[in-house]
Amino acid sequence: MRILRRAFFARPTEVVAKELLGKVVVRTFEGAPSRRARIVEVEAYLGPRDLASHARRGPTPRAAIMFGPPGHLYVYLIYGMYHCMNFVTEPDGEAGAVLIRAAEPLSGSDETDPRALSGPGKLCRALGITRVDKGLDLTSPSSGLFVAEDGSPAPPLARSPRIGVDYAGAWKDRPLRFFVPGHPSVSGNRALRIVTPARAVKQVST
DNA sequence: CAGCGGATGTGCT
DNA sequence: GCACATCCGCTGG
Repeated sequence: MRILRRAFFARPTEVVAKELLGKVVVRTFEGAPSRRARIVEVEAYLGPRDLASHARRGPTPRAAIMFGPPGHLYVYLIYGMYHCMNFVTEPDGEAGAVLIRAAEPLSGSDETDPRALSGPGKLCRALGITRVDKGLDLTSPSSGLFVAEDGSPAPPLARSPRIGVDYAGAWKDRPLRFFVPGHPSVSGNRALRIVTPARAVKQVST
């Protein structure tokens, strides 16, 4: 496994988002086994012009980290009970971040349910990510969270509008969500997953 | 199984 | 005071 360096994140947010699909998130703990998960769904959030992005109001106390150096973790609380984790992108001084929405469990616990990490809130809960982790350096393995590539081929990629940003005017329709089509760990219901024209495979029902 | 609404607290108006 | 980059349990068909 090769840890992603800062140069990986210091690029256009949309490019980073696409290339994060298939990469492995590694969460380490003191005195407990680490947890690994393969990213299968992300969303790109751009700078101040993106009306769906927390950067739209400029570097407020909450979102200032999006304007800082790339390769750091942006975490926020949503609906009072869930956390969302983002990787900061773009060069220092430019805002951008990639929301990690879903991942496939690889190891670290008895967790084998492919839907255990199928959503941004569930993912943070399973990996133990909260606001105290906001700002940690993803390129430093000792900080508790990093991203790696393991040599597996790039997975198939589909795109769609982002989830839950209907307030964002014309930006709500921009196809800035990227996911592995048909993967069982992708979030949302069946209808959401059939965004691609690819023929829907009949679901196995009991 | 699809659809709806409650939980819960922070940030911005 | 309300909106919010969510999730899950309850309802009805």
